[in-house]
Amino acid sequence: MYRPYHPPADPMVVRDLTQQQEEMRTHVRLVPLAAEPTLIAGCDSSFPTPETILSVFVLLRYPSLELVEKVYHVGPVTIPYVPGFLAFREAPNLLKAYEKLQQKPDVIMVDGHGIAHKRRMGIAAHLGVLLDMPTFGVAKSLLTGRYEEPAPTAGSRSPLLDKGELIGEVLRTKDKILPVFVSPGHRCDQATATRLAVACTRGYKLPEPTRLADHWAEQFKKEL
DNA sequence: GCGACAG
DNA sequence: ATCTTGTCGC
Repeated sequence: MYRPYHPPADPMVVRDLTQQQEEMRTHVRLVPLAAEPTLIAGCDSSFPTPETILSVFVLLRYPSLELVEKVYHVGPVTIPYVPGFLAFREAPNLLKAYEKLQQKPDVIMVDGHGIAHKRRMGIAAHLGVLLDMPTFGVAKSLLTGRYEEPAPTAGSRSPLLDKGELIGEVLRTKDKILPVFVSPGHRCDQATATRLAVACTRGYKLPEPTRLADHWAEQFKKEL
């Protein structure tokens, strides 16, 4: 069986980006939301071509989850994907899309990990610090940490631990379907992240904000 | 030294 | 992420 192979990343670049993450890490605040959200956003990026990135932001009413806005921005890909540094590749373009929203959300659900990262700076935390907005991440696969398989029924969850530290929760959003990984990003705590992820689930593996952002990314890609 | 590795 | 056909289960 083939295993994904990641091309060697430039040591100089990695050292610089790592320092940037360490600095940003000092700004992260894991606290509950000031108030129950009224608007929640979801975002996602796709790559129409290897050198083009298309980022989407969807805005949904909470807790009804009705779509109220959808925007996107297309830009150039600047750096290759390197595990642990995803934010440096996608955040710049995501910010451009975010600026196009007419209304701003109370909290943002990001596709990827929050603090469930080696240096606790996954893309959700990274975006949260840049925007100084409450964020949390919902990822489809593991990056860092260990966990016990949650029960096969929807709603089951189990802690995601790294060095004995709680960095996220593995949540089964749908019966017998692979779970998602939920972790706080910035200005959000684990309880809130998991609670919102559950409240945004509508019978699909992915919570609505992320699922719709994914869906619209596909639609917008065709409009090009 | 040998794996693991979000999107 | 992206490519890409069929196939299993409800």
